[in-house]
Amino acid sequence: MKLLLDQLIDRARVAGLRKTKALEAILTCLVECDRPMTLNEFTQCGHLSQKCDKATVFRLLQKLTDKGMVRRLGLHERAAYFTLLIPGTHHDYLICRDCGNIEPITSPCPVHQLEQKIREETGYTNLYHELEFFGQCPSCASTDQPSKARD
Amino acid sequence: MKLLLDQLIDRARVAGLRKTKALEAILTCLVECDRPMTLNEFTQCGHLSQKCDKATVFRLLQKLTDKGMVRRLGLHERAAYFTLLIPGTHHDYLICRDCGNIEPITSPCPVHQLEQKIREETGYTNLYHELEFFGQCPSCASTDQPSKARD
DNA sequence: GTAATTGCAAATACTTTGCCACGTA
DNA sequence: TACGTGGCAAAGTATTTGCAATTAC
Repeated sequence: MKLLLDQLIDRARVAGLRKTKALEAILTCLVECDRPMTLNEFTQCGHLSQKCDKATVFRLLQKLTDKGMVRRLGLHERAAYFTLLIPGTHHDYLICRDCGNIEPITSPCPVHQLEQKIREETGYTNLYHELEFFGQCPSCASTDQPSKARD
Repeated sequence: MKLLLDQLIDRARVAGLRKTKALEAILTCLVECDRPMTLNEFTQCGHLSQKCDKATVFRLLQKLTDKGMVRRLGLHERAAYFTLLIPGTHHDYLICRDCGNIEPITSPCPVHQLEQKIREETGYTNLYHELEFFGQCPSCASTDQPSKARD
């Protein structure tokens, strides 16, 4: 993973960012955690806590998002989620609506064909998609009142 | 559409809500606008403005979401979006990241099979998904600096 | 009559910005 | 040295709640 971190720092530098402690810390955090996290979660991550102000983390995430190295996700929480964007990689997510657990889906994403079709039919460019499944995880279902079952 | 509105009021009443002016107004708004809207947009809609407080609209949307009549969407804006949820109907969306335009996708959604697979493999229950495509609409692309092209 | 609903105002949560000190190139 | 970056604090925006008055049933 050391290699990946170095690559990311290079990409950031090429994109015009300076190599600072905060940048290294946040990229390390992104690589090690490898799941969408909120701004708050980032600032509490060991690599960042007590080292970087929340505003700094926010501005870095913003810059990295602008440069296409990070993607900002809306996952139904009030807070926005950010995750590392690695070329050639794509993740969809499965989210428990009770405990908020987020897990990446490993199955191949069936949407790319539709994405291509939309590109052709609508003329939209620079397309990407975001796909999330929401439900109740087995653990939350088991602690649930039997009567609460819905749908 | 009158019929649909009446059905919705019925569903709400069966779900335990009282038939109030605010409820009728918000359901009318949901039916007529027929696209995901933010809380702010709702309160500015003619059916609701100067008739319902924002808190009322918020609480009603919350109740309707609980009852499964409305779905709350995270569409990358800071504000949450709400849209009517009609059984047997499902919409994915195409969103311009520049002007924010939201259009429902008419093509059949290719995700249901994967949804079933996830249900079986993970044990998650009450699954549903949210699929959004983000890109730049032709109109925004044409007013863009040629140099701004990315990706 | 009773309990849900509403409006208003205030509290909370998350995000974003201003400003000056600091560190990188 | 020059300019991007960082920390701190304050402002901005969206959401959520408390409470008394009102309304539906």
